[in-house]
Amino acid sequence: MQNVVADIVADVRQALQDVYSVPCAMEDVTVETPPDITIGDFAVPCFSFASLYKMAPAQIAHDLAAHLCEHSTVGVWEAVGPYVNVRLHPEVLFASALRPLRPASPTGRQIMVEYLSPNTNKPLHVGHVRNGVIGMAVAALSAFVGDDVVRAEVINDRGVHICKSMLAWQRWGGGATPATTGQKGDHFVGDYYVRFAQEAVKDPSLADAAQEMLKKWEDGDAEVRALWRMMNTWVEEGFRETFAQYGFVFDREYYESEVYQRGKDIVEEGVARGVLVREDSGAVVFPLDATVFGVQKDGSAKKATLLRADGTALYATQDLALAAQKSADYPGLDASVFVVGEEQEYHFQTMFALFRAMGFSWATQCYHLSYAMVNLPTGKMKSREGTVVDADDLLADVTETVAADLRKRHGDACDDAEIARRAHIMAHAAIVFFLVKTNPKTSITFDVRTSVAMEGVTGPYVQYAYTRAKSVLRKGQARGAVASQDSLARLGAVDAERVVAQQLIMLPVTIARAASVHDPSLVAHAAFQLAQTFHSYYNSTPILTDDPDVTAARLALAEAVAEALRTVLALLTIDVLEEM
RNA sequence: GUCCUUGUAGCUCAGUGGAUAGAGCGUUUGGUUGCGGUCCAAAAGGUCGUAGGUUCAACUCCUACCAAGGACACCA
Repeated sequence: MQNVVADIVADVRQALQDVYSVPCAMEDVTVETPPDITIGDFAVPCFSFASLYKMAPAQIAHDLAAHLCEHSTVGVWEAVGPYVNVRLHPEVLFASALRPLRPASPTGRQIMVEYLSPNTNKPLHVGHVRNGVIGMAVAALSAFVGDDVVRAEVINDRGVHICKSMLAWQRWGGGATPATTGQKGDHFVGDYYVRFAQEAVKDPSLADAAQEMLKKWEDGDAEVRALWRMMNTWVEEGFRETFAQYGFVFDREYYESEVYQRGKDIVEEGVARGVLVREDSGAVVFPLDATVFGVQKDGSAKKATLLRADGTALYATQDLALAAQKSADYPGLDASVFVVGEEQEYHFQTMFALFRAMGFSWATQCYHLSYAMVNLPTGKMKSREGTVVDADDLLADVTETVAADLRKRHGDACDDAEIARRAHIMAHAAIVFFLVKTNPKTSITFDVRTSVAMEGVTGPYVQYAYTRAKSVLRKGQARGAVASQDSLARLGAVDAERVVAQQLIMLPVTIARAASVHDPSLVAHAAFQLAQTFHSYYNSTPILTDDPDVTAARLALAEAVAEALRTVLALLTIDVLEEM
């Protein structure tokens, strides 16, 4: 049996056809949940039918309810004002709720999700983590609805900012390495980046020295290149550790240093094809469509520069080269999502226009998933000034807090390794859930003391619902009670039970919507809501009862909730725990 | 100056034009380990930034304004 929402839509369309002899489009029938379960399990608003049938919504609802009560087999229908509400037969409601939540069959569409893309001059901070969790979740959502997803990372491993840490290390490093200091590589290098900023305030000539080093790097100076390779390796090793800790995975990694040279060739190709224009100064620009981008203050056309007058490459040059490389690597690519901060919205608009002009197959399906900043109560995070919440420190701190609590709670029942494992999974859940539960467009003020909570709308709260369900299932098994779908008709007398089912049924609808609008926060909210509903049900209704049929059915419901929570949390890169 | 985003309870945030605007935190009160309390139940708390408009119906759409953040070619 398919999801009952589809059955409701089908029955309503059939009823409209039968009663008014005029068909109605599938998308005109929406199924929603009534404000209160006592009104019904699901509701169909009749407003959209009014214009089609030239009748008042309430009249249509009345006619529909009368007809559906006779002809629909899913439940009992009732018109309330402009709504038709249905109270489903228990076996229909719960059979639908117990259908496992599974990924859709392949769509044949290939989509790239590019996210995180760090600079190799400093460690990752909580802003990067927000980018990472959004990227991972968006990729997982696309995969869940059947797309072939490529998770891509661009490592920004060249540029003057990289040279700054290199220069600082040369001057003040004294030959120290991550190995000799016992420091994580990215932190080690990041300290020199901060050091450079401090010294540059006192000695302005340092900025020139960094530029000079960049020139040497571009000329292929052996010594500079060797230093660059060594320090980048340190940073990357550090990043890899952080990625593993947070669960960030990439199917393809691009290095800026590898693509940036090819950028100039692509630019020449663009000039030859007339897409790009070489100006008198020698700079190459992309003229922007005035109807989309407007004009400059002086009335002249806007443009984006792809190559400086002196022939050197820009950020945009690399983006173009990267786009060409992606097209070469994935000839069947249909769409591309870029998870990048909101400050780059204009840049991506111009790039997307350029990609279309260059004729990349996926260019018409580009989406800049722009997310707002993570700020601190004291203001913006600034790496150069060291005012950041470091990704590694954050996870370590929260993990330690959770571990201390677990030790108190479980004492001797758990060994240290198990405590550490659980603490990591819970701390990770708390951080990730906090960052993903807010709409990406909303800027977050991150206060370590209050943001990473364990109660309320949090990852651990949702995890706990899973753990509770699994615990009851274990306890039931010990008593010889096993989940079974044989007596589903025995469920539904308790309203809380119906709400649980209702939420389970709506879950795939929410996931599909979240995937289509690239918004993982919708999934986080659905997960929380299901957990909350289950907690409430759990407290109000005994699952293990004296009646074996009722117990078996309730266990089946609990199992479905647990599995649904596990699946949905996995979309957010969050793990569950059998015990916590 | 132009464009984009945001503005909902003390705080942090939900809210596909439609039923009584919802959660969490905090506050007050009750449940005190029962199927594990990182839980549940209840109370208090709202001119949905302001003013117009469209609509049978506006937190939702449109216009203007106010406030915050961001962007506006040779930075990334």
